[in-house]
Amino acid sequence: MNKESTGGRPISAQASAALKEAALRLVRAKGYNKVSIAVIAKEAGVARQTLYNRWNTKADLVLDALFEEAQNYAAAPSLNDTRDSRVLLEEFLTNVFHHLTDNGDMMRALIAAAQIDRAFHDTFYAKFVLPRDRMITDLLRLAQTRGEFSSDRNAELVSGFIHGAFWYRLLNRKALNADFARAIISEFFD
Amino acid sequence: MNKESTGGRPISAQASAALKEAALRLVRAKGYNKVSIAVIAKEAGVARQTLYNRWNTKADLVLDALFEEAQNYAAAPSLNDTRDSRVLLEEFLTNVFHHLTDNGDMMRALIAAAQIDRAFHDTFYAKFVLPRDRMITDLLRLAQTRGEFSSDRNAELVSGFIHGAFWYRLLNRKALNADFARAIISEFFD
Amino acid sequence: MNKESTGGRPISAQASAALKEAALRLVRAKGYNKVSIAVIAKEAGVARQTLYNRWNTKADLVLDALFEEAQNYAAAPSLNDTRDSRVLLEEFLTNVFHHLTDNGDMMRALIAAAQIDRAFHDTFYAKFVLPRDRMITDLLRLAQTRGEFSSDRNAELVSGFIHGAFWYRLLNRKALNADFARAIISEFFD
Amino acid sequence: MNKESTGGRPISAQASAALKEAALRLVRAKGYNKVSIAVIAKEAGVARQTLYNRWNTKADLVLDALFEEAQNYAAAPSLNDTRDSRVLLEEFLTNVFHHLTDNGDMMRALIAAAQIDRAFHDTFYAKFVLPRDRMITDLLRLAQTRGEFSSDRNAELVSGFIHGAFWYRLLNRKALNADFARAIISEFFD
DNA sequence: GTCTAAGCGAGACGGTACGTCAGGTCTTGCT
DNA sequence: AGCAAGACCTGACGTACCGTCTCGCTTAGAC
Repeated sequence: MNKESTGGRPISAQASAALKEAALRLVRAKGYNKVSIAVIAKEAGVARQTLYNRWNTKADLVLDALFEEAQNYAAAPSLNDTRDSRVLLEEFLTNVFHHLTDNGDMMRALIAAAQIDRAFHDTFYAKFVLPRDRMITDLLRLAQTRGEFSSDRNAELVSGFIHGAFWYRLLNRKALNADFARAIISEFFD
Repeated sequence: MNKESTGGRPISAQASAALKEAALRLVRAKGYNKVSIAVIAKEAGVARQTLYNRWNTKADLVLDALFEEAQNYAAAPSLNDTRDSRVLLEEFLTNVFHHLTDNGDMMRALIAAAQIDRAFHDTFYAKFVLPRDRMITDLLRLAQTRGEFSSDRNAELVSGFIHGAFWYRLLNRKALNADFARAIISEFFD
Repeated sequence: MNKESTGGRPISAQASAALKEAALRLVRAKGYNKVSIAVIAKEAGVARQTLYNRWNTKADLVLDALFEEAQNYAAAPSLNDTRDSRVLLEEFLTNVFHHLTDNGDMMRALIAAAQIDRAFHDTFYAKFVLPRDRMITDLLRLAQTRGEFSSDRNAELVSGFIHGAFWYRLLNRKALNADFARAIISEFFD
Repeated sequence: MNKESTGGRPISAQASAALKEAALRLVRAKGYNKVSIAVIAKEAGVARQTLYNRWNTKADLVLDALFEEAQNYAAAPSLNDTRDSRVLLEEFLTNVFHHLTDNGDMMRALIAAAQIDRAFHDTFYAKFVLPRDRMITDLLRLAQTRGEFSSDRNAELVSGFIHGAFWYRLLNRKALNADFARAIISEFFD
């Protein structure tokens, strides 16, 4: 259901793109909370008000930028892949861990922002957390149909356990590496 | 090595207590980030500088206050308790979940603060996270000596999994209740 | 000299009228500087740019609107009126004071705008102040030909004194009433 | 009646002085409404909030600065001066006109600000307009006791007329010179 | 008993960032 | 070519905190 446009200047896709690009670049360079909204706008060569026209907070902008960037990655494991589920999960986790290692500060900042701002929490959960949670749930269910993961287990619950496992390490600034991915596999794939 | 006192007015224990009390009360009433340092000081009837004399940040103060309050609870499961380890762990988790249910916003705020401020992260981890992590590690090791938990398992790792499980739910604002405690037990025991 | 029309959509007289009407109404209702250009345009159901096509500033628009409205009043004293000049002037001043009492805020705002914006000052002076100044000058000169006002006096100067007298009261938010009109008469008609 | 100080860092006279000096200098150099609060504060080397601690608006600050500066002038005509009242008034008006010629833009801006902001109007009237009005009223009353000004005249009213006369010229950007001072004298004396 | 060092309440100070608002300019499609 | 709609840039505004500082006062051990 599109908004019925009855005229008016169209919003500038260029401005949005410049803002997202600047936001990610600055946040990666200086750290999330060392970057102000004003600086992002100035760096993007865009008026501050234009930023407020699209996003309510810095977190909204960064989440949006990160989300868009993530679209370019083959994020979800393919459910048509015939390799063993353990392999698929390990591959997926390894990918995620690479991403988290590169963007750890940003992810921690976004999770922090979600704790502070209820409205942002809801967006963050719906757009970021839940979809990723579902990817593992779906993978586990696939594994169950294949007989590689016990049908007695609650896939949703286990997906939460898996996410919790690496969130806990992320938030406590512990390394997320291939070893840990394997540890998770051998814990939950009995 | 004590600081050599060569005179001067002693610090007021009353001021510290009033600050901690006010901090917890206000944070519980209005939410962590709706309370400013200035308001806590004013509510405690104390000068702002007096607060800075003791703590560097609001998070430090609140952590300290919360930590002190927690001392009054029998936090750690007794290792002399002869009941089944499953029961001990379930009891412990249920206690923790009660506490988290009452102080969820504050705990989320502290975890958020730890993501934003590296110095606070270190204090928070050392004074809060690690000790609690150890309680479960120790309990699991006890269970191993009793033969109630497989000696092949890495107690430290599993403790991290358990904490991750409820951190993930805490941070995503899901309920933490007795059912979830039991789900954890049956996931990780056997 | 009419603008040579080379085709295109004609100017909408309706839009201009709606803008003037909305401007006066809103300024009277909410006060001059509580009303923005955007609000006037929206209230008139007109695009903001359309307003800019005709007037440069809010002050220009309001002045124009006020000026037009004033056309409907028999503003200047008739020079064919055979009554005593004192009576004519008193009647004129009383009329002016009524108008100023009703539109005091707007007039003060216009005078203020003229102090702030040089270009507006010139328009305001030429279209509003000077014509009204001349009305009294002319009246005084008539009185001189009739022998009701000393021919030695400088009519232009005295007109300035008279206007100054009520501007000073207007700008200092003092009442402008019939008593004051009489006081002026007896001061300057010796 | 001093404010009862109950402790706290004393306000910095230096900061206030720097702000007033910067305000007058910038306003004289660039014009009242081309100077923002932020620029004044920056030019004074003072935090913006410090300015807000003392004055509510730019107009308040500038009025204060101008008022203070005026203290250094022998503003009011001495009532012990035995010269003819006409001479005293002429001298006073000439002084005022010099001041207004130098600070015309600022004075027009302050009068404009008083029309826009009711709170500022009251301050401006009480601290600036009324005292100056009284100076002439007092002078006229002195002239009455000396028999140099008819006792039948209402000194207060005439003072208003005199002020109105030069306000009107000031606000319409006409020259205020010695000739006009003399014209006023000869209008209202005898 | 003075001296001295430090804690304390109070509150001003220099800063940074925020979100809002108004004014003017532009771009689009419609009339 | 005027118009409605509305996004855009600019720049000022007032507020909220932050952490530091400067007072005058008080506390209590040292001399």
